[in-house]
Amino acid sequence: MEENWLDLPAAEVDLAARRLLGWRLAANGVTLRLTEVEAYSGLGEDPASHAHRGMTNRNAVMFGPAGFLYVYQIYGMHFCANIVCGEEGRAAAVLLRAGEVVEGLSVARERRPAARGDSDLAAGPAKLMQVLALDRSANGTSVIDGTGPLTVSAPADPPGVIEAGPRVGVTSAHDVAWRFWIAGDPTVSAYRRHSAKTRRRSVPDR
DNA sequence: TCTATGATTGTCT
DNA sequence: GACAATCATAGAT
Repeated sequence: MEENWLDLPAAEVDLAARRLLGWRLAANGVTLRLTEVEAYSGLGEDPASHAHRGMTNRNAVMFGPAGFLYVYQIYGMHFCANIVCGEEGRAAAVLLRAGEVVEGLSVARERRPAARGDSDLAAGPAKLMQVLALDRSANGTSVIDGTGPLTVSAPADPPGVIEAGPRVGVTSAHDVAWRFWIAGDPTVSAYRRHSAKTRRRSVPDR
């Protein structure tokens, strides 16, 4: 058995992310096999992290002990979840990006009617949350002692080959390949390059 | 099949 | 007041 991701320091959050691949996430009647993650730190080398500028009311959980959930709302309508890693006082977290439904398939389908197929049920951070029926209320809860809505457990089999690449949706810090996924898994979301979202008509010149 | 765009609100400057 | 670790859809190719 490998060393537990729970015991890794914040500086090795990328390693923790790798080890979380393949783990099972159980919540509200649906169980997922984690197939894609991203690591975020906050030590100053990671401008893409919410914690890069220090602790705020939103990201306070990231500075806490490992094994807790950091949930945030994005774009006004979606939720994304991270598992906090590293020692207390250091910000580090692993974003749960995608998973394969291994239990509660019929329930998952009902929760995601827009999914194109079973492999699309949780092929994205917000989709994953929707399938597990989790939201803001899960923020700050534990994923290891069963007191929260989401509980993680070690996989019976090793996840297989793990690939790495740049993180999705962030323009800065694309030097570090801190997105990890299980090679060849159909539930992994495709990498989105340069989405021209920088186009903002913020010119109120009228 | 691929790409561009709108939706919508909490959080931080 | 502007932006954000996204998703679904319409329209182009």
